[in-house]
Amino acid sequence: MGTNQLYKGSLSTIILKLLGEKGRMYGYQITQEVKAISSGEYVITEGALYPMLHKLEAQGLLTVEIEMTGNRMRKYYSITKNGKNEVANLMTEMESYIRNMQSLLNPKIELA
Amino acid sequence: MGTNQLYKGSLSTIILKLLGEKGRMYGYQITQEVKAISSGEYVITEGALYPMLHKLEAQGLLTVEIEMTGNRMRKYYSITKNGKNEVANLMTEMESYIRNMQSLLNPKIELA
DNA sequence: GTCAAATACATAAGTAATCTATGTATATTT
DNA sequence: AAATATACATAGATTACTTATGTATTTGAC
Repeated sequence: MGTNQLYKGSLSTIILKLLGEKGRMYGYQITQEVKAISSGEYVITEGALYPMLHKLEAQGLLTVEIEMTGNRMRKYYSITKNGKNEVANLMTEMESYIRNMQSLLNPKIELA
Repeated sequence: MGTNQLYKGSLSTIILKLLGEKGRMYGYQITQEVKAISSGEYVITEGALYPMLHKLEAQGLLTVEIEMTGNRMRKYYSITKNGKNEVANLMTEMESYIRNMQSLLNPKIELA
């Protein structure tokens, strides 16, 4: 996450939204995808990613399937029905947050 | 802040930007202004606000003047030159964050 | 062909921003 | 007169994250 604290709180939203759109993905793939889309600005650390995936699974928002690619394990995650409900709520919160930040931070036009 | 974790990390940016635009403000006034602009969605708690103001002052980004209104104390904060440099950096980070979130969360148009 | 980097998972300990709770005191509204 | 709003403050708990460490396989560079 670099020195930028702003991404704090958005990890679950990103994971669930990505899985809702792309279908199943495995952890490492998520980190690479997010890094690419954000032009390298948001690097999800493993210490943040894996505990969050476990948490979302424990909450019933994701399901997991373990597969082997040669001798290497991959854990593919998919979004559940509850996960889809939750991601809708999280998206509403994110949109609200961005709207409020733009109101707070954009120089406002003074009304006559 | 309610249940919404997204505001975490944006408090210093908001305070500095507000003071950069509005000139001097006191703590309680900042909370009311932010609550109003965000339609009541972002309520800055006192336990977050006052330590942050002290921190920004200690970092030389704000200066403070104590005034009395009747018998009641107010601590008016103003942004310093260093504060103006810092707020420019923080704004760049915020713009980058919002841009990246929009890339990550908006349904992307598939290129042919 | 071997050595570094990338891939792929995981957890433990520490950090820091925040919330909750508490405290003090004055001013305003009901 | 009592409740609410104004205005400051701090201590302790929470929690999302970072840093550090661990294991193991695969790929790429030289």
